Amino acid sequence: MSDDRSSHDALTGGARRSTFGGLDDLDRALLRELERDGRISNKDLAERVGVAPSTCHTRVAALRTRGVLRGFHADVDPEAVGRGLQAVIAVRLQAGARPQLGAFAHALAARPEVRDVYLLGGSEDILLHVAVHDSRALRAFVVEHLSARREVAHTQTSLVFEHLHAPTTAV
Amino acid sequence: MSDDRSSHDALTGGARRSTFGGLDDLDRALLRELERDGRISNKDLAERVGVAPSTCHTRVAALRTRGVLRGFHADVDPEAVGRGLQAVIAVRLQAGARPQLGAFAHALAARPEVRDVYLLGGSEDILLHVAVHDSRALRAFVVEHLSARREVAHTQTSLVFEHLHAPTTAV
DNA sequence: ATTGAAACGAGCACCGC
DNA sequence: GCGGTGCTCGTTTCAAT
Repeated sequence: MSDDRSSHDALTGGARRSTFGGLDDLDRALLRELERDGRISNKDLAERVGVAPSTCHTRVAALRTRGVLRGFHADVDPEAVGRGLQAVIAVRLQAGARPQLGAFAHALAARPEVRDVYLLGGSEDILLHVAVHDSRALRAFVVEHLSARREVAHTQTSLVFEHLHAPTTAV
Repeated sequence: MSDDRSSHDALTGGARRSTFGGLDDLDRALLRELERDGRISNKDLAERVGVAPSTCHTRVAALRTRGVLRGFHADVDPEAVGRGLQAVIAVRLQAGARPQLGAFAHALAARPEVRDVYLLGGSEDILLHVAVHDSRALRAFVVEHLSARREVAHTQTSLVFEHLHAPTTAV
């Protein structure tokens, strides 16, 4: 019964238990499919990984409870919503401003232009990934929210020509 | 009827048409909710934005067709799947290797450690965001897939202490 | 373009294994 | 812990506004 589709299968009856952190092959298969399509129905998901819908439902709920599955999010084309220009900005803080790094980073993350904030160890303190309407908006952001702040010692902006995003593959 | 929850409402009967690229207030409300919770049911989504389920369904389908909504993806905790160490790596290529930049970048994106590949304009050519098991795995990745390649002129690795991700807010 | 009703299909909980 | 069964609820289509 059922049809082998992409990868998976050989789960039912195959080797099971945890290769890492209490995740077995079935858990990993579920995560893989849900990263590929976060809106797949429970029935289709069960079919894809080769278990009963009830089992699938229980497992996914458990992954959520354990915090392995943090949530599901729509992927929106930045260009379609008027944010066709992307950039990464490396930010170095004044030595004395390090204690406020956390608060500063969270404030930046709350801005609509900001997509990612990386808190770094190394020569730079923060790396920002931003999406804006045009170069004028990019300059405005850097000037108003970075250069103008006393905590900021230095910034370096690079345009993003292309951004490839890949799922978190389990070990 | 219904309960005002977070923001929105005042859509039904309010001002409509496109503020940007053919997206009206209803479209933006839908995108906002779907970025917050990509697995919300159509019924609940309709209730949140204040329209009938059938209308909601039509609009979301249209956003998909137009390419505004690119997909839905599960958010998996990297630490829970054995990738608790994150880093960003700036890569500069040899001048002569630029024509192969695209192919090289796509090959990197296919590796399980790699979460994001940014193709940059500026002093560096590529910025990588990787998630690995430990520092040994990080070093192995850099040595085997970056330093060892003839196209690569220089790399600079910084550890990521914290990563904040925010939705793409429409203009 | 939005809606409500109607048919279809999926989600969810219970029970047996 | 996993899988089958059945009731309930959501999704999706379509005629009408």
